[in-house]
Amino acid sequence: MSDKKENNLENRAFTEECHTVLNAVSDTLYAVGGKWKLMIIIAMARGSKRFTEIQRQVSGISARVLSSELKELEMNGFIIKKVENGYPVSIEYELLPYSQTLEEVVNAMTKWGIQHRAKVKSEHTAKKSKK
Amino acid sequence: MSDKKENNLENRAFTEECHTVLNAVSDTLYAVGGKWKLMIIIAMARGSKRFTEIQRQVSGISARVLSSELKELEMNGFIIKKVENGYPVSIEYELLPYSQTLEEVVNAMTKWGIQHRAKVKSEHTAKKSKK
DNA sequence: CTGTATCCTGGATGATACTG
DNA sequence: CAGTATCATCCAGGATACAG
Repeated sequence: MSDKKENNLENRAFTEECHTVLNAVSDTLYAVGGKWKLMIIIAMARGSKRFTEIQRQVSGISARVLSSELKELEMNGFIIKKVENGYPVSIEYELLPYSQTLEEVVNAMTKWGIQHRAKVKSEHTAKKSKK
Repeated sequence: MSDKKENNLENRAFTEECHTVLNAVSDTLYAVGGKWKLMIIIAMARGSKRFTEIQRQVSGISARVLSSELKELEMNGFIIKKVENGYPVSIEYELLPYSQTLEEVVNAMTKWGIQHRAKVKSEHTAKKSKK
């Protein structure tokens, strides 16, 4: 009986912890998931500041999508748009400190992506040599 | 002149490193991005094995989507489907060791998601108290 | 250069019903 | 319980043209 009680408590704690994790990951996916947001931040962390520059780094993104992603990133406090009046007007985007909080996430994903690609490639090679 | 040369070399190295990171993150997003895959893996890591059990943990997922996601996860070597003949037939899904490689990614995302939610909430509160 | 406006399509997802 | 079938819907994102 006390065993059962303990199990219930354990299960409940487990389920709660599970929901915490699930919600947190869900939030992260919502904030920086999708094809582009992280990519843009990475490109900017590497020095890209101008619209066209970012578009060139993040291959495949269209102007329309880049524009709307930049707006969202600005709204969420990741970046800021700076307009310098001059001839011609110069527009630059800059990372705000908050985007640095993503460093761990980006590092983990980079690491995983590299090993995953290696794994897929080795499987592919193994397949070919079997044929 | 040699300054310029060095800069070019540096820039090239920088651009290459940038592409490496971009590609790696892109691969990761492709493999486990999307709304569901990570969530399913998390639920399973917390003990869910049966179809319905997983569906209950991962709130909001439909049977059709869960079914197709499980198939993809199996194809990509994250999980395995085990069928035990009996009365009635029992079907369980199990995580394979490969899904453990995602631990760091999940941890980083969990941590970030939690602090992000806290940040958003505090901003929201600040807004309200200003009104 | 830095975008915006429009139009359009495929694919992802929801709802619901059904099967073994 | 563990899915599949079918239909309807929605929206991210591509293509292209245009604007300040």
